[in-house]
Amino acid sequence: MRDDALEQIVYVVDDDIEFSESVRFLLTSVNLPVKLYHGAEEFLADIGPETKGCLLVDVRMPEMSGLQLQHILKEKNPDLPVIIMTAHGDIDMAVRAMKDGVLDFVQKPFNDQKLIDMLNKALKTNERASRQRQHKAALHDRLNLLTSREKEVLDLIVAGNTNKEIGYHLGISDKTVEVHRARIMEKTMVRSVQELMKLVFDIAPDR
Amino acid sequence: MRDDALEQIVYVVDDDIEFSESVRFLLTSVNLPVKLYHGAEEFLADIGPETKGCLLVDVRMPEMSGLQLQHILKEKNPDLPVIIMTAHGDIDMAVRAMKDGVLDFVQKPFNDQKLIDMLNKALKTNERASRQRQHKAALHDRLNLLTSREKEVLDLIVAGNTNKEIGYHLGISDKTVEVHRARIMEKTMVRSVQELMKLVFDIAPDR
DNA sequence: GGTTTAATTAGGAGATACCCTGAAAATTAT
DNA sequence: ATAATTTTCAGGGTATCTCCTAATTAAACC
Repeated sequence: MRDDALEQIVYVVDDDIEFSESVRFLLTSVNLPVKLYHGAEEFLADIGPETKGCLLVDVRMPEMSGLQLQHILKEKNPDLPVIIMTAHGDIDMAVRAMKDGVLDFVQKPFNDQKLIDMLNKALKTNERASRQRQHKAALHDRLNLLTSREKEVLDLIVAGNTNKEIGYHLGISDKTVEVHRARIMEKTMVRSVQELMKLVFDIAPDR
Repeated sequence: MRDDALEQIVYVVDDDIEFSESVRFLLTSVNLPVKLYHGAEEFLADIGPETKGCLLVDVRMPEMSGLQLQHILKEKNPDLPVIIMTAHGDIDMAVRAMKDGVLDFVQKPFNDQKLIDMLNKALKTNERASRQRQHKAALHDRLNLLTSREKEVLDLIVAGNTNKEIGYHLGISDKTVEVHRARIMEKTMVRSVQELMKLVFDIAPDR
């Protein structure tokens, strides 16, 4: 396993080496793990969906802008909070970034304490998002143990049907439905319909 | 009933009368109902929690800023989307506003079509929020028909307990629990435990 | 004081869910 | 082709839920 899946790291992507190094110095002094990158590609190649931490990136870079990077990152690892920095940004850009789900958008230069506060907040956000995602993945895994038929039955159970109604609906005996029901409860490791409902709703809070 | 609870209105709060009038002219020409206010207090006094529409407000005003107004409005009517305008705003202000839940933050001047697009989007957002809120309120009303004891029983049902377990937990007979259960189903107008779970989870998606 | 509401308990009947054993046909995987 | 999985059906027993009637007690309301 990669170490970045266990420990939170502050990823700094900026072509301004002087700035990057000053951030590295600052974060190291407060015991925050940090990694520097000169370009977006370099960073993207180094992380995966399990990577934990947050991203501090400048909007203005040679090949890819911070906003573009954020878009790609959303696909690759939606849990990593993004803080965008700018030296000469405009309001429209800031607003667009915030709408795109950026955690923060700040102007260079900023004082050390503000940066540390922001990053700690970002890491907390990542912590939550990561937990939430793992939790959902675990639930998904449990539901994916079900066969397609069992999933059909599950939907009808969640909808509030009795075994008899489900059997009629699927054109099978209610005795068969009973078997499916038992397998569903067994595979998902729930002891009651209530727990089953919670499991389903934790994944799909809609309907 | 007030008419603003039925029809969506674009509320414009700006001390720049010339600008306001031009907005009124524009919106009227595309059949969007519009009301103008010179100050925040005037606007706040005129709306209630059932008011539908959206708010277009300048950040810079004599008595109360657009951001302050947005804060107060969140208490009074959280469903009204807010679009903040500024002539000379800075990035920090824009970011703060977005974090506070402002729908949009735009710089004056802007072209007519952009304004109309923004407002239509805001009205759609309000439409959704309003529906969602009414839906939740209706569910709340149904649950509030329950007595405190019935709510206790409800919680234990949702937790997955059987009548017998609930009775033991509350120190009462399972026969009594049976009665409570029946009343709960009757008052909330659900036909199955599944529907009951949906009702509860629609209100409190947590736990 | 009388009435209503809330909370409690009980018995019994029918429906449903839950659990077990047993088994066969259909599909899929190796 | 053989093995494993999936889907199907059934009987029987127990527990639980649902619905009915009936009744008592306590508190709140008029």
